[in-house]
Amino acid sequence: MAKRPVHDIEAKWQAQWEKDGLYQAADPGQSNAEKFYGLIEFPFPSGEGLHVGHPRSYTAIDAMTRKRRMEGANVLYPIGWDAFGLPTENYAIKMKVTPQEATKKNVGNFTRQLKMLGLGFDWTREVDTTDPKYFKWTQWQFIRFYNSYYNEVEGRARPISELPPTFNKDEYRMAYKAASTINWCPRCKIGLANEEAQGGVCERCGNPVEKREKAQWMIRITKYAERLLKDLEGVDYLDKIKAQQINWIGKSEGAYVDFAIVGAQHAAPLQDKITAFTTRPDTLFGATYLVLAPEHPLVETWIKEGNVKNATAIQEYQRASAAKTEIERTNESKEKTGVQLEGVMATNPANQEQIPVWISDYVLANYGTGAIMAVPAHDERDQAFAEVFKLPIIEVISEEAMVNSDFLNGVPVWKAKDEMISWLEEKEFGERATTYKLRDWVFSRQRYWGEPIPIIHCAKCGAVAVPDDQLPVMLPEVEAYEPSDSGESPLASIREWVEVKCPQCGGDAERETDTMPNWAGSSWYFLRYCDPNNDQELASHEKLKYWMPVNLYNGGMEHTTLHLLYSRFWYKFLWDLGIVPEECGSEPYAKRRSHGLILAQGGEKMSKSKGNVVNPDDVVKEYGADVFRMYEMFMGPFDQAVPWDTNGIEGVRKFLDRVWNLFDGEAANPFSDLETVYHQSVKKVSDGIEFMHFNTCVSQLMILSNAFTDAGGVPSDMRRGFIQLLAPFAPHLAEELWEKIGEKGSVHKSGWPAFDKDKLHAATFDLVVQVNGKVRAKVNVDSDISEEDAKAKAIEAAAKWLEGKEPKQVIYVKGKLVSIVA
RNA sequence: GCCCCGAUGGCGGAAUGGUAUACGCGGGGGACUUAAAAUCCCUAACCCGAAAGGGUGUACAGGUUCGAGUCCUGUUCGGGGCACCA
Repeated sequence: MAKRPVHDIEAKWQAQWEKDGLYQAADPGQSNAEKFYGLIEFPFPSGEGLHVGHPRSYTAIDAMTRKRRMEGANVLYPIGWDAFGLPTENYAIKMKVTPQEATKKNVGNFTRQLKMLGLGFDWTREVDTTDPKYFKWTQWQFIRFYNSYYNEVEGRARPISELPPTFNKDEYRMAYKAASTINWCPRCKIGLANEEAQGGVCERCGNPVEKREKAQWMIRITKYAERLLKDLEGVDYLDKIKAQQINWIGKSEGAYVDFAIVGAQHAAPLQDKITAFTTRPDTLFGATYLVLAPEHPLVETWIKEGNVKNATAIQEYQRASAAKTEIERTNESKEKTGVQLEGVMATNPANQEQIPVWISDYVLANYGTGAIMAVPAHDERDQAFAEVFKLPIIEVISEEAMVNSDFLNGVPVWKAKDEMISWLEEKEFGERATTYKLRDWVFSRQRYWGEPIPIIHCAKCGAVAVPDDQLPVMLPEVEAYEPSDSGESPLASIREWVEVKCPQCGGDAERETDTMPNWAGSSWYFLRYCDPNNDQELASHEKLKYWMPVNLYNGGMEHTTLHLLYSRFWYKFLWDLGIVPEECGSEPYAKRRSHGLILAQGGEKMSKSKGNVVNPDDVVKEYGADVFRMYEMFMGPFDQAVPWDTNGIEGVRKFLDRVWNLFDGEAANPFSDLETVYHQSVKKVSDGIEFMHFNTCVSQLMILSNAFTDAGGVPSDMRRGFIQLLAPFAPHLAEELWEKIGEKGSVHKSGWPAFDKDKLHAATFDLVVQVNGKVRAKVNVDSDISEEDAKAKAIEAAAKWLEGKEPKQVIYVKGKLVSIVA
């Protein structure tokens, strides 16, 4: 038998497919077929090249879209490059080339690698976030954020021009610049969003982050918190992905409670009050002190007014906590520290008790109101704090408990949460409140390799958006783009780029020098795929209406929190403004799945430092793309992490070799059992692709192939179907075999095989006989046996275990078993 | 601490509440070969038994059911996410 000419076949068909434009999606109007939009997270084209993890997702969605295409759907399966970002900048610095050159080189390499895998991408729709034709629209959209506000009444974003003139526009813009404490990575020399500094360390390099005050561009994603939460109900995401989104948004329901304040210099209560947020207003009777975040603005006020007696100690504590990094604050979390604001007392509205006020860094300034009522009897943290500083602990007791107790004189009663909120509102001591952990999105980066934020600062006019007809704002070509210690963007030092005329008044002005985060370009790329070459709009309504929403989106778990949240938000914003048409719906992705990691042999993570990285180039060189693809599908359940196994890929190679050989020999004569396996296989592979059980699809193809081998060949009426079943997984081999059996056209547009329901079961089967739950016998019977006959045969076969007794109960499961209770 | 997911042979894993371990890897045995590789065939959960057969078995303890890997309750271990969020 001839050896399978793997590489010749693959090269031949890849060229043919490209020539025929086989995988090009038809625009609306050109096709009457149903559309299917399959999406994979577009890769960041790193200098390392493709990782074996990338194709796991690409191959899976390729299999699914291939099946759809074979079924006649108009499939959109696009590819592009999320090419801005820090690693390219670092790579470029190392290689002494520009980021533009580095990107071009890396994209070239990725393109070669992806093409060698024979993935059915529509390459005519390729997008690149660093292409001015693309980022022009990213900038354009930023200007929409800048020129919009959130209309609370309508519950959606509207153009800022609709804001009543009595409002100060700058306070309502969806994109705004504000001084904020940012996470600063001293190694990367970059400001990070909270999301990128989780656990107090830089996401990129693992260095502890410091806090810095800096004016940053922010986007008001918090306005969408409720919608981002609620709309999860209408989409099909993996449960754990929904859970991550819900967690991150972090909704808490409770109340704001106001505490009146008395200070050292004032006998009468101060004007100021402290508002605390609590999810447990029912424990208000047990609040024995208040705690403010060290940064709470009232602390400053009271120091100035002389209302606190120990200003020096307070200021020292404030300085100490400001100097701590996030990680230090977290690590020391067990030991509570703080300082009392001596001279200041608050009134507990529930019982008019005077309670002390403290500052402590266990209270966060940027959540809730930056102040809490401490109930040490019912909160672990408050308890720890109270124990350190010997503060009173009062337990709040429920009415139910009161009934059975005899020492309750004077002990406060626990009201139900809702009852308590109503009481607070009635007495005007507070109000119902909802808070979210989600913060506004820090959108500024002090880096070169990102989209310049299209704003011009004019001394006279303030911040002015770059007019649409002057977009894109290009990155200047420079020699040095290394970040500086000053925290300024490298763009700031390029004076000829920075200095411009104000688009409004024509006076001297300066460009904004911050660039956008990576998340920007990836927040809307799926829209651009619908209409990638449009130079009038980011995408036409007609095309968006046709293609959106994405039917299936797949990517790694590492992007199911941030990227998913940002892009859902971004999409909703565009939808609010009508840039994305109403008909597309409020969510961009109808269905989201994620694949598991591919680990190194032995179960460790692949990493360069461990030297256990498998390079797709080597695998394809040795085995070819079909084996590589099929092995990745066979390794294990799609959503689980699985280790690479060199022996495992050999098994798949042998399998495809056997398939190849099957078509070298004679056609076999069909017989009943073979037909059964065939029809079962059609069903199992069809269902398996739908439910993303790709590993069992491959198993079933092996079972079918083994059956054909045993039969001595593939019966002629099963040849087409068998090749069609193979096509989504081994597209090159399938195409070659398709040609070999004399079929015209591509197998990938040839239809999808159907199974015959009547042929899913063999003529006879082994009827299982259980006695008292144990399998005692098997009787081969006709498939169409009647219930009565089956029971009779079963009882006969079970005679030995029944010992002449009459069965108490006989249960019949059609096609499976008879269960006898003796 | 909170949330999510998982635990099945030597290994990756399969199994709409109905024959546990399909398929693949690795192992053992054999064929072909001077030999090896490649390829092909056979074998294989564990215990008792020569065999027929019987018993045990899906992390652990219970429960529901004629019947549980699957459903319920509790526990242990592992993975992931969040975490001083009041």
